[in-house]
Amino acid sequence: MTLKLKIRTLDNFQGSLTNRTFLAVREAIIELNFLPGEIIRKHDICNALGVSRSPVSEALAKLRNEGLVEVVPQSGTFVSRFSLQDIKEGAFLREAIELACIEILASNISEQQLIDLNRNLKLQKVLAESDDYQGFYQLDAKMHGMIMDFTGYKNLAKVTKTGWVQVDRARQLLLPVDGRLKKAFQEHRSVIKALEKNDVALAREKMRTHLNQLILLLTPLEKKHPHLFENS
Amino acid sequence: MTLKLKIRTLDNFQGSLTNRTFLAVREAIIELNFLPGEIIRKHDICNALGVSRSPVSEALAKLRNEGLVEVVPQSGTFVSRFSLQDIKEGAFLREAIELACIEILASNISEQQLIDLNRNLKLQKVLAESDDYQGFYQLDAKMHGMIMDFTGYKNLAKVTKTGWVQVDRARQLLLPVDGRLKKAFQEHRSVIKALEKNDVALAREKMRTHLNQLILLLTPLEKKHPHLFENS
DNA sequence: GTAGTTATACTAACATGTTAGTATTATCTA
DNA sequence: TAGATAATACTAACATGTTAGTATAACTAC
Repeated sequence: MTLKLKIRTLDNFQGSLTNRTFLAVREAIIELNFLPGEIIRKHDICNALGVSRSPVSEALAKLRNEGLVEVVPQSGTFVSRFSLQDIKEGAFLREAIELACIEILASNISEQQLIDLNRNLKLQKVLAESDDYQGFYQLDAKMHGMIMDFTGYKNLAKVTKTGWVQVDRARQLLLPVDGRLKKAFQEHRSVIKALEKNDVALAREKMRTHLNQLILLLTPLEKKHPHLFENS
Repeated sequence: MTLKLKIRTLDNFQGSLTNRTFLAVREAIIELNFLPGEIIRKHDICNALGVSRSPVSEALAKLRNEGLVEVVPQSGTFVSRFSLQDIKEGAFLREAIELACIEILASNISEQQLIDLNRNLKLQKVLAESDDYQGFYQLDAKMHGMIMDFTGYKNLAKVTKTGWVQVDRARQLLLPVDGRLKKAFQEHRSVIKALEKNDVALAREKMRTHLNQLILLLTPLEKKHPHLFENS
């Protein structure tokens, strides 16, 4: 079974069989081990993970909610193709929510929260300088999660993540570019600095340019990998 | 079976059994036919709707995603209690997204789109004057949906709805107050007028005050119905 | 060879049987 | 009577059997 190479076993994940199956398949999709357009055979997943169809079905239903798979009734379940529109939408959603969060935080943020953000930034700097993409993006996600959690709203991070997953998946296609992480780090720092100065307008602007940079990188992917995108 | 009075039969809904079950139970929860804190017995739902446990389980899983039910493993599924924090978060989310949409639309909105919005407003006026709460809120939801759809982003309305459902459910507890709909209508009109004038800042402000009005109405509910809220 | 048809193999959706964990109640003990 | 314990009745989670719809491939008619 070559499938077993594509997907990590359940013991790497937490929770119910359904949840672990969900996480395993999700990871495989985001890491492009299942390619966009590819069919997902429940039967194969069952064999690879050693579970029955119930948890697999429920996991795929959740993935459908996230837009990572498309299910055709009585026919099959397929990995969603990329859609530049969906990617932009994911970025737009995150921007909208995060700008609103920053607006709240600018007048409310605590000393400790600023310390936490700055500590994250320091770590980012280190990983950016050693070109550790994996680690850097984990810190990136953590930082954005912090900004949202600091507002006290518990579900914002989850909502944002649902849209952002399309961006995360597309980002896997990007080739390493010299100095990109350092630039991203500097953009992050600008946002936090503006936040420290309670300068909402500046924070907005910095955040916007940061996300625009990302979209700029992702846009050419559609021409480079047309078979992975919709309508092609 | 007294349950059958609480929930509408499947022939009122569209799609697969799972989807129809989902919609039927969802409606019953939002209309408070199932009260917050109440247990939902799968077996009873099966009997009331005439389906097996599979579609009911999947429907409840979806409702769990929306935060309308809480499932305790190996124990039971319960209707979520109200949480003022969640309600505020739903409003915050909608505000954040809609403000970002307005920002886009202020420079992009088409003549036809403005016509559609104004037509909706006219209908709102009529229903507000005849105190048709049900109809008014449908138009309200439609209007907000329009604003989001006009941006071309397809999933924003769905995302917003997921948080807003908590607001919708809490709104059922509000008693009719003389002139409330007319006031809401005027607030809506102010937003659209600002949009017509491409005045983003004004539209932001009007939108914010509109949602604040709603929160002001909803906040006292926690003291009035403590058993329906969390931690009480 | 091609258009139309039928047969087959596949799938998701649905039904139902089984297992394991939780809460409640009844029973027992001090 | 109060507290601990065991038995019972529930539940979600999971496994597996069945049904109905879809796509593909084989076959037929022209």
